[in-house]
Amino acid sequence: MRSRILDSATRMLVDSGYASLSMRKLAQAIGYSATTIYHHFDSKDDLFHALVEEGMSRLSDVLREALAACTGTESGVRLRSLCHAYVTFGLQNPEYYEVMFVAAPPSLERFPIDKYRRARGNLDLFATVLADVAVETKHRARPLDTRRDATTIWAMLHGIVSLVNARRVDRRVDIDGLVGDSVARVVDMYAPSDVMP
Amino acid sequence: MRSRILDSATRMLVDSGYASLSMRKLAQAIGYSATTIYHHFDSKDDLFHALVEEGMSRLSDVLREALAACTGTESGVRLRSLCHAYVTFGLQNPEYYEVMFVAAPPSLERFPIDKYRRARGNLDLFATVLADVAVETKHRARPLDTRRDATTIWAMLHGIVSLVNARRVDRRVDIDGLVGDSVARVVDMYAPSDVMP
DNA sequence: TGACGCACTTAACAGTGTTAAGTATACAAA
DNA sequence: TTTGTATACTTAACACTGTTAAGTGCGTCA
Repeated sequence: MRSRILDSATRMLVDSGYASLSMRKLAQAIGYSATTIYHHFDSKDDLFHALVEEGMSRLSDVLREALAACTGTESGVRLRSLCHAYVTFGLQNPEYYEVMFVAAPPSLERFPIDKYRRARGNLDLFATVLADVAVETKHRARPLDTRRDATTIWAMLHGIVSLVNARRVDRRVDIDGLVGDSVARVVDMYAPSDVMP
Repeated sequence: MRSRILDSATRMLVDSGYASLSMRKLAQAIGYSATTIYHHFDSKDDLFHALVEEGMSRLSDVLREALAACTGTESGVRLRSLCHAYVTFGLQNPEYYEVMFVAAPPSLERFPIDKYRRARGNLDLFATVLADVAVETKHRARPLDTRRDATTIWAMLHGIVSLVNARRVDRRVDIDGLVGDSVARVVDMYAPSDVMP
């Protein structure tokens, strides 16, 4: 039952965004009364967290796949692959992305950390690759504090994704060009390749 | 009257965020009925836009001040000053920042461009300094397309501000260090100084 | 048979954005 | 001075929202 609710919630989320996901509509979609949901989830926030977790899991799959596709290559290539996969996921799943990284339900002062092991795991993927970069490159701006540097990269990628998704980018700027250039520059920042566009 | 509504709305926004800014509470705060507001603003979205414009104006002041404080210095310093001012504004005015750059009222498909001249003006400040950087530096990664590059920088700064404000950053990462390092790296990306921490 | 617990329901509360319809006041034209 | 009209504001309501208190069956176990 819990999973039936979650399935339906996911579908409604992807279809029309979190803003228009109401408990009553969700209940109607699964053919039960609204109150029933409250026997399986404490609140809408609780459901929100479940959706975040689901999204983190999907992102994790995507990132691991991207890494698997280039095992054995030099660290700079792997970093680029990771960044590219992250941005692609964010742009292709705007509703999930919103729930995972931009929506901030008013009731949550701070995110429950123990629930976010998967989120930290995703960040660790970046940190791990960055550690390799730190070893393999001698550039003056190579990573030093991998956790912080991973967060910095994440922030930059997040900036691009969220601005594009929120349609805040000036019309005259080509989106694909912007995204490609941004990712290239972020990667180049820590793992400079000899040729840069 | 319109300005009295806006003043009160601003106060409520800063006090408790946009999420808990309701037309009824706003009306009560100024001592009128809720319907009155609808005679001065078409909808809550309309009021939202007015708040965005106010925020953009404040940001514009901050950015111009930051630039004025370092006229005559080399372009890299000016770029750093601009970035620092932007991030500081975002972190010190989280409610305004949310309305300006992260909140996305469901009704707005795309932002009304003509209303956002001030927003574009702020981006132009970055583009102008970047044009100077392009002239003054010979680094391989110097700015090329200043509008796109300005957007890239903006996206990266926005990523940091929005993640920090949304409290998404891992507790173990020092926020001040993260912010400082991120800004330094963004600046260094386009206008490398010889010494980098 | 009786008691208990589980899954689910209806009805309601307090709040939201928004609008239709009505009132009272001010000011211009007759 | 009286009338007409526009303006500023009101009340009452609609259709929603998340959430909860109380109640209804149902199956299982003593």
